[in-house]
Amino acid sequence: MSSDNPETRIRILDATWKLLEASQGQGVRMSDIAREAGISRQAVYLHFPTRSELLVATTRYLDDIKGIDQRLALSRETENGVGRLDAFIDAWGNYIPEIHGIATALLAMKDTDRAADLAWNDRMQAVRHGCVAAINAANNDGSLARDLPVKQATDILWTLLSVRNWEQLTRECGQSQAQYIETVKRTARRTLLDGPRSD
Amino acid sequence: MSSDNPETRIRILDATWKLLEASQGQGVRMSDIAREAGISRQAVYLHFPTRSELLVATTRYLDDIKGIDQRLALSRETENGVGRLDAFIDAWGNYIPEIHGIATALLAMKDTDRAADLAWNDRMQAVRHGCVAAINAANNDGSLARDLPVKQATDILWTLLSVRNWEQLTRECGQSQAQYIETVKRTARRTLLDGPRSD
DNA sequence: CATGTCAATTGACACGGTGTCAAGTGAAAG
DNA sequence: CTTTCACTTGACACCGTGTCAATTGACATG
Repeated sequence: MSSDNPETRIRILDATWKLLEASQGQGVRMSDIAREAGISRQAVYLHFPTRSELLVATTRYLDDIKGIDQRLALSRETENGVGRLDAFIDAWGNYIPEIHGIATALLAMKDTDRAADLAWNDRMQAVRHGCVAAINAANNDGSLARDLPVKQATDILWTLLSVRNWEQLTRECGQSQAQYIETVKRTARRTLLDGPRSD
Repeated sequence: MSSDNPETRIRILDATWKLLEASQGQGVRMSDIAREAGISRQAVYLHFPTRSELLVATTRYLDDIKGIDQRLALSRETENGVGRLDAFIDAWGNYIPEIHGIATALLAMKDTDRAADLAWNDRMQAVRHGCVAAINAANNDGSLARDLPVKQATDILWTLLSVRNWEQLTRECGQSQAQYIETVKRTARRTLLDGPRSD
């Protein structure tokens, strides 16, 4: 915060990212991060006041590097409802594994830590907006299931696309990333859309 | 473990249950449980070696009291595929809110604690067996979606019925319990079953 | 060259929560 | 009257986070 060597800051963020990715978000301590970044533990606190703020910063850092905003925005360009649903599922569903480590760490702090909770919810609201947009697109070209309220459709798509579900389907159920995407697409299409069924 | 006054043991389990339910599974310490049970903190350790073992024991205790096994078993009695899917979703989906506190606490320890992890997975495998049975029933009477492998159908139903999804739909999306059940049923039916579509 | 600034280091420490240990209390049972 | 057993009391170790104060070393400017 107060003191700032941007290079060191980046080193810390990279170290955090690397460790969280390697350990799947578990058991990464401030001292581990410091060691990985090649600095002292206290120096980390010179840049980030708390562990949760460091995790939040790392999330934003990753989002920037990976260009998630662009990727999600791009998926909105598809006009047709079905195509757009697929595009959005591709965009977000394929992003999850890239941020899984940090997401897990943040999720684990959610219950305890206010900052982590807010940051995560914020993140998820952004995804929800994408869901709303996709559902609206389907609704506009008449492909949304006839008796399904937009709010409920959004809830379903959003829930389907949660990080926890990605974990469950890939880790617990052993699905590959491709299978995961297929599973979500299939569920979303059949539940949310009417009309000519594909797949 | 070694020393055993079953009355005290029950007092501890009841206290744990009560506190976890009240606090939604968060911030319940061993000392809180002891105070609630009207005994010293160390006495708790006389009965349960670690916090996680206490939580696991509380889960089993609740399962017994609530008779979840019977309730799930009962849902298997429905013969027809569609009815059985609904019955199973009713049985498990309506059980979740009853155990939500303890489930959250256990889930939070899963990453850190071996015992909690094993106990939780065990619990979830039992649910998965119910899913398998429901999917098989649908498959046997030809109502399972034609191009959907049994394994994938099971993955979907099981994931749909996760505690995390219940949390997301009721807490984050603000759905009532009845709406939650309806949402899951609808998604399951449309995704997993073919043939005459209902709702 | 001297001085000040600033990032980072070192090492000590407080706190909260879990789990351990040892000695002691009090009541019931032989 | 002693043994046994459940429980109490209080101290303590451990771990990880976060804080504090004194110090080092580099670089910049007068």
